[in-house]
Amino acid sequence: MQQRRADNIAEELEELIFNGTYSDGDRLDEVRLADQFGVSRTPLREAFQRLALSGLVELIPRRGAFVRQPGPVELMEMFEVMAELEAVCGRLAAMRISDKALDDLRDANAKCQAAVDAQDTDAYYVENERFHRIIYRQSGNSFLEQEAAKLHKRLKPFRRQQLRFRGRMAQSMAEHEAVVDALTRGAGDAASAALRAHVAVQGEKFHNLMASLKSAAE
Amino acid sequence: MQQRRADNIAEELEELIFNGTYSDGDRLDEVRLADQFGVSRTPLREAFQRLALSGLVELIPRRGAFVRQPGPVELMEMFEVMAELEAVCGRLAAMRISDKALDDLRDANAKCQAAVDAQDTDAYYVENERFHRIIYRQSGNSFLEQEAAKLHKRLKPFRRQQLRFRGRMAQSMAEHEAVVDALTRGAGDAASAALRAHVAVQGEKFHNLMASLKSAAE
DNA sequence: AGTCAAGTTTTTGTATACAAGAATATCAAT
DNA sequence: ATTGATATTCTTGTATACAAAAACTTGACT
Repeated sequence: MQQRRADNIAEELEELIFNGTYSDGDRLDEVRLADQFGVSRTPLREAFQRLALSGLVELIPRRGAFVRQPGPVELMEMFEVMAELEAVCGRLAAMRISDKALDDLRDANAKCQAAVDAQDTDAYYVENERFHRIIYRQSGNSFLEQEAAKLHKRLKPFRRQQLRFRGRMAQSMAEHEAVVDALTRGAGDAASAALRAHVAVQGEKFHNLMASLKSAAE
Repeated sequence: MQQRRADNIAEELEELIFNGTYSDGDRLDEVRLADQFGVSRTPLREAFQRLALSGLVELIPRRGAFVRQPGPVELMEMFEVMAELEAVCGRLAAMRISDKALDDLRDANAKCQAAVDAQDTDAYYVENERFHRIIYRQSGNSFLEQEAAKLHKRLKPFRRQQLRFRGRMAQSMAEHEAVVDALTRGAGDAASAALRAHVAVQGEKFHNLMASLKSAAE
């Protein structure tokens, strides 16, 4: 414990921003937060620097640190990139995936199915995350794996919203099956297409996303 | 001037790491660097935090900041991701590119050709960069554009090395033409494939990259 | 010589102090 | 009342001070 407070503070702040405690444009008051965390301004400022590079916070010289939540356009862009990254992971994984990993994917999927049956979105979310991380890993490119995981994490709060819409879990489930099929056959293009379609925000999903954005703003 | 030293320090340090002043594993001495930059440790430590997230520096608690240069494996991985990102940019740009941007691409290419004729690697490098940035931009996805530019920048020193190999400039040139052709026709898949092949490190290029890595270590 | 332990020196991490810029309040003049 | 100038307060950015951990030194002991 307490081995590196500045690090933890960055994570805690990230969490606070993710879970909606701060909204777009809010200024992060150094002294108030320092008080709140029970530390001085120094470690807080170090944390700000980290958050700035990942885009969660904008540092305006001599003005302060401001929360930067993605708007609808930026969010669509991020989902588009996520879809493409997953597509690449899938294509590479189709060539490189291990039998063990295929089993793990099937296992994750089985647990997803159980969550669908139980209407348990939280459980679904956990297994869904495992499913995707396995694919990132099996791309055989750890840099790609990290980048994909980073963006995945950033989109987490918005993806979670999505799952709450009726029927989304079951549909998502079916898409997972298609991905596993393609990967089992070693069909790179099919796996790629299935993952892109799975992640991309289009049609119905677009309206759902916009709707959840509005409700979050209230 | 002097509006925000911590920021500038991060950039200067980045430059020092890129241009090979520091090699993998070197410790960045806070007091020595503070002296060197004529500032105190505080802004330096803030800069370290930034560099840490972009992967240039590893912060080990209670030990210090260590330079993290990518090894051969990580480098290959990064080039693989770069190739895929460019491929995505190309596919999207084929649908979204403006006539003006197409003209700009042809202009950049003409200047590249002039640089090839003059055997001017520096000039080639500048125009090559412009060429690629136009494509990032024309993906119509500014988040993607930023991510691509970020990785592009990170790989800069290694790409630059590559251009010095005999015939590489001319070959690169020819590949650019193929990209412009595909984009002009609005052929997404062709543009995507051409860009992937252009950026990917394979065959000859692999050996060249490894060779330049060795010479850099000497 | 080699190893280990205690003491010393460095170095990191955090708090505090201080200087300078930005925001805000005060107040006179139109 | 509104505007503009000046003074005051807040806030940021940086330096310095200090505590605690790590690295290094020294010297006793096997």
